[in-house]
Amino acid sequence: MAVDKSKLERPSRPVTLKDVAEAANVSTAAVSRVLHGGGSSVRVSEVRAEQIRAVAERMNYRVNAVARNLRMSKSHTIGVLFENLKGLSDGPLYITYLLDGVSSVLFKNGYRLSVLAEVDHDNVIGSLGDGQMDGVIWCKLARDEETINLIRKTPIPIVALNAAAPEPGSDVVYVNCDNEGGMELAVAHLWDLGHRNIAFVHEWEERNTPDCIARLGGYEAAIKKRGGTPFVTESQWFLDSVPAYLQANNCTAAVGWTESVADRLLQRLSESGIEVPAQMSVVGFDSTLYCETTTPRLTAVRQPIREMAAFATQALLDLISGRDSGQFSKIFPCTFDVRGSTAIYLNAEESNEP
Amino acid sequence: MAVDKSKLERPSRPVTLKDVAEAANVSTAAVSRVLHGGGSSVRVSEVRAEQIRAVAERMNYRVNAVARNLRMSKSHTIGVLFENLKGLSDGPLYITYLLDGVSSVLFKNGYRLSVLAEVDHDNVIGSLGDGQMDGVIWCKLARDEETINLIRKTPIPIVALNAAAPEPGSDVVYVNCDNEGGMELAVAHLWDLGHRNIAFVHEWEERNTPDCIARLGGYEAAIKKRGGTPFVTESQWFLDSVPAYLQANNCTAAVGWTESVADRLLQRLSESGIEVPAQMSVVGFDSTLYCETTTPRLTAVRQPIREMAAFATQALLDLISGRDSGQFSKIFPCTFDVRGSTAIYLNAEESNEP
DNA sequence: CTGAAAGCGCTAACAG
DNA sequence: CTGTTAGCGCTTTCAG
Repeated sequence: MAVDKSKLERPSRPVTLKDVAEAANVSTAAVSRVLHGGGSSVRVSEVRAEQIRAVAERMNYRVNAVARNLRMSKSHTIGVLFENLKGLSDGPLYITYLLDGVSSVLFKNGYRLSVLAEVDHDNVIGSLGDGQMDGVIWCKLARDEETINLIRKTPIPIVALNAAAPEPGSDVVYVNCDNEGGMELAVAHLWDLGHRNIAFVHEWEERNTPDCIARLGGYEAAIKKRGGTPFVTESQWFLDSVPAYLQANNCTAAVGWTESVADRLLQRLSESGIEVPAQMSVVGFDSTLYCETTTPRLTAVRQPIREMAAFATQALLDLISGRDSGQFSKIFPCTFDVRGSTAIYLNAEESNEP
Repeated sequence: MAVDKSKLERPSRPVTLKDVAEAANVSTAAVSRVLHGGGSSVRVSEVRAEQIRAVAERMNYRVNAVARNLRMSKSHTIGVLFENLKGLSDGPLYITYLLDGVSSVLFKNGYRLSVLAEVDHDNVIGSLGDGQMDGVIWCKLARDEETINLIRKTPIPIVALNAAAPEPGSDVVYVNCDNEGGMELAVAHLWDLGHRNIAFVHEWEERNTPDCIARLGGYEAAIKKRGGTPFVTESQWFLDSVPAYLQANNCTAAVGWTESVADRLLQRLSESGIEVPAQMSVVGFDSTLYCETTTPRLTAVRQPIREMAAFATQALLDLISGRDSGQFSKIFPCTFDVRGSTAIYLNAEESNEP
């Protein structure tokens, strides 16, 4: 007699708790209690428990997590949300470092990680309340009116990473690096090398990014504190126009708001025949492995992305489990990595004033 | 009269389909049909439909995806499984490229991505059948007895990426690069530069990795085809012993089974005072951005990870939706990127025989 | 065109 | 100690 092989290998209907209960001649409550513990008031004797375990094992029973999640209103999953990603590997390594930090605390706590990338605002609205996540780490969260309202309606806790400081009174936890302090390090480094006309370079499209705004502010403060003049590029087509802009303003150094902007600046400068660091010093921000790949290697402000992500994740888990002590926000200090893209300003005059 | 503010901002109980139905004085069936479409036989007039939509909008209704998933036995989520990750950013950029490829096809199909990293075999067993994923991309899947049995019992389709070729007759879809062809490229490159004693370097712990086995095989075939002698390091502590091993065997070139192994070899050679590429040529495998960060920059075989991942994802979605035409497996050809770690063997004698 | 009702698989009161 | 039962929120068959 031929055995139905397909049935043996991939049972069409997964075996349920009820199947096990019937096979073991007990109630589903007993099986649930024995196999999954839980706070049920049901007690089961050790003999029966062992029988149940044996039957479940023999039947190859696996709990259906979706049913359990529905019943318990808990998914043991957190989301990591990027609204604008545009290709994980095309840009710098921010994402990689971040996921590493998140994973490091998530998995050892039995949680799962759902990656939400390239989602637009409407998608976000649907996603956050759909019960599939217990909390979200929202990267680069902007603070526009629309987002604020969205957050207010969100039923799950949110931790903002690399975002604008939350509204006073908001209960969003907020983890970031000290962008202002980082820019102070960058300007201090260049100033000490003799540079006086130092530009800030950013992309027009990203001018409203929280981090970009904060870094620009930090840059301006650092320059003004030293009695210098801020130079800020605003052209939408900075890629081509910036070298000319820098020369027109006698700038001898530039700070990019990210390492990838700084790298592209390096390339434009090279095309324009401007040598780095001999004629122009360039500084970036983030200081991942990516800075080792540029020519020359990029001097950059380092933000401890991995540690920030790990901290944010732990804070989120604390929030989820109700340990809401009210203040989890944290600002991480930046450090500074000197590589090959900055040098002393040799032709430095003692004064740049006219 | 004071308004209960907390209730307005974060309704303790999310509004359900039933709430909407009651508010609109219709059945839940009608609401479900209007709001989510679906194959229900229920028809609703356009007037009523508009009313329902208005009420749902006013009440800020969001579907509970968990309940829907349970009902429909479908999660619109796929998993990406790494059994051994050990820190995303410590190693090469394989993961980043892979996630990029997966995301690129996943999100535009309305699917979600669940990342399962650092999970052990027991965890995997529980995860795959728990209803939270419709399919899995299993990276570096090994072909041991235990895994084969696990796969046989798995209720969801699996696509193996960078894995050993599946058992003949198995219905696991399999996507990989042409490891053998890649090693042929590496050996050909070195042979053409005059190298005759070329070693294969790998880590003892990873000797059973499918890709490692395949690459070793490809290396041996390429060497023997040219009448050369294979040299294979097997020491568990290759990091320190390999430079001596290479010298003892008069090797003038080495191929690492991954770019990170090749990089570490570069460092050991440097410590041993052996210059690359003047005295020793080194080739790696993968050829991501990482190869630009080594000193010198690493010549490497390139596997098109992003494309492979995108293909694997599309194949998985096809399998899930039942378009199981039987053969989705594919082998991607490798290419070769020459960088600074390989050079002509200047002292080449015409024969290395004693 | 519309509503009532039966579950998806699981957990936890509650009653014995 | 053990079983019965009422849902979690949703979809869909079935009867009107």
